[in-house]
Amino acid sequence: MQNESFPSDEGSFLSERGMVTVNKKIIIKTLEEIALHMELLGENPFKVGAFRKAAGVLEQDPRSLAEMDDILSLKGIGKGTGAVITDLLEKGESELLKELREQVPDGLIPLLKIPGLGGKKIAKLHSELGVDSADSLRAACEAGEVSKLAGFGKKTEEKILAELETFGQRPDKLPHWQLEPVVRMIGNVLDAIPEVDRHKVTGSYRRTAELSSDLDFIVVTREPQRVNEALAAALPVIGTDASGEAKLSVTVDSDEPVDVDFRFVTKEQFASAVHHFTGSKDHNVRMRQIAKERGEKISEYGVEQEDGRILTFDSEKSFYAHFDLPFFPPTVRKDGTELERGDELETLIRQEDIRSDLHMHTVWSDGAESIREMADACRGLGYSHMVITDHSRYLRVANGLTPERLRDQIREVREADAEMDGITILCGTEMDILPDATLDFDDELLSELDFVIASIHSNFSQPQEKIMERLHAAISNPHVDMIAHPTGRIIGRREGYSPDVAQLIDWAAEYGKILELNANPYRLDLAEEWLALAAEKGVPIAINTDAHSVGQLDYMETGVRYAQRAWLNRDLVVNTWTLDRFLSHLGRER
DNA sequence: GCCGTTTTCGGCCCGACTGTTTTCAGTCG
Repeated sequence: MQNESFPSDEGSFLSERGMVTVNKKIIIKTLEEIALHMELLGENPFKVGAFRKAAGVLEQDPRSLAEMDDILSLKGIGKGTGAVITDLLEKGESELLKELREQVPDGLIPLLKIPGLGGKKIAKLHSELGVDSADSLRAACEAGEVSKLAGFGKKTEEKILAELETFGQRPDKLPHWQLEPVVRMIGNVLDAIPEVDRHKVTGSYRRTAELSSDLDFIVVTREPQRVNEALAAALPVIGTDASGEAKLSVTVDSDEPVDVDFRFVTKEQFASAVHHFTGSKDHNVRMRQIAKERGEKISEYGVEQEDGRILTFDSEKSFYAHFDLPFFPPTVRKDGTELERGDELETLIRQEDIRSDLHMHTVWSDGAESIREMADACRGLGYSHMVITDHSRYLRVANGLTPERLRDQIREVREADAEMDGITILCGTEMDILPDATLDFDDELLSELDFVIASIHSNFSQPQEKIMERLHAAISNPHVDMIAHPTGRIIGRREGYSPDVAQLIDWAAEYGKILELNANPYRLDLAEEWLALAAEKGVPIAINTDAHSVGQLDYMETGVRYAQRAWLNRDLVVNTWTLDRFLSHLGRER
């Protein structure tokens, strides 16, 4: 997960160089950097892993640095890693990292990103050839020195040179929304290969991670070689990393190059393989530990018994059941601690709990369909109610509604609602919060609506203070019910404005307002960690599609899956409420 | 480096593929 920021998290410490602010992020980054340096020195991988693990423990802990009085007694933090933390807190820097930096040139660290190069090989390049950067590595390759090293050869040298060509140009990870069309395209290709009996996308994509570094497909076939060849022929392949009986790893041409792994398995192995490659890695490690305690061994092919027999399963559900565990949806498989939260699965938000969508647009502003068409589609999804929320006049590029047009629209919504059976259509607005911290409509007009959303669409670069002034003006207005997409981010594209989200969540709790999880895969805003914080404070969350067309109403599924990642309880999600409960929460009667 | 109601030493998840090797280390997920 992208770890954007922690709730207020500062501690200031004096060092010889003056005031240094050490926060949790700095500690985590330092531990990770130490691990990288050690990796390059060829350190014991378990030692390297211990530093990474310590960083992970801190990252997982929801508390701020100031709240953690027991930081040195956390499981996973011991003498060595604890000393680094103490060092940072007392001196503002880590003595160990300083020493490591003297031994390892900074230019070596990015080389770890070159496929095929790990700590040991880079260490060798450094010690034998004096390589200390991408440039000197290129020079060494071109001079033919690399292929002369033991353990290296001609092919390795060529591969490194080829990788250096595009070095640093490719993004590490791609957003879920950008991978979605690639997943669909590959699914179609697999459907068309006769030797493929079944397939499924797994990996972090299946877990609805915001960003994924690659795509993983599990393919059931009795003829892996044929499928391997058919895939290589049908896909726009721009590079092949591995190709065998069990797997195919290729880079596929799309907007951005996408790395795709295919694993070929039998139908008996399918459930185990799907579970294994869905991960997360830590979830799998935890599962394997559980298996080991019982004398069993989990692999991607099944569960090996003490007598060597391999058990296979017809579904992930029966796989979990074998270990006396309930089915954990992919979205909650994270650091392994989820396995202790099985009793919360019962109330975890699910798609079938959703009975409304509270944020959508029509042709009245910048949507593609009419009020009745949207209503018809929502009814088709089985919803009991919905809200039409077109833009307000400030947003001219979106054909925002003037007060007069909004009053016309209210009449039309009421008419459509009276005409249509099986769904209740409510009147709302997505009103702009203007740059000067005023609202786009007056209170009198707002009081005529059933549901009022307020959101920011302009002047993102204002200082946080001003952004918070705007948000406060909206959230404290008694007519405003919900703040939409609270940070304005577009994943992988723009950060959005920078509100103090923790403060916003406190205000929502104080004024009894709803915060939105915008289900649009570009946004997924609120982000996971904030959803968890909001839930902790009892702030109701709405999962809304913000649909601008009928098709986009399907974003709800992505939104729900993302909400699962934050373990949202269905009762906190206002879309699961009945119309009566919803209206009574808003203090409105109809 | 971290951990521990069988353990303070000896584990630490497991397997595929590649390239460089004559049986395996390194990398990757």
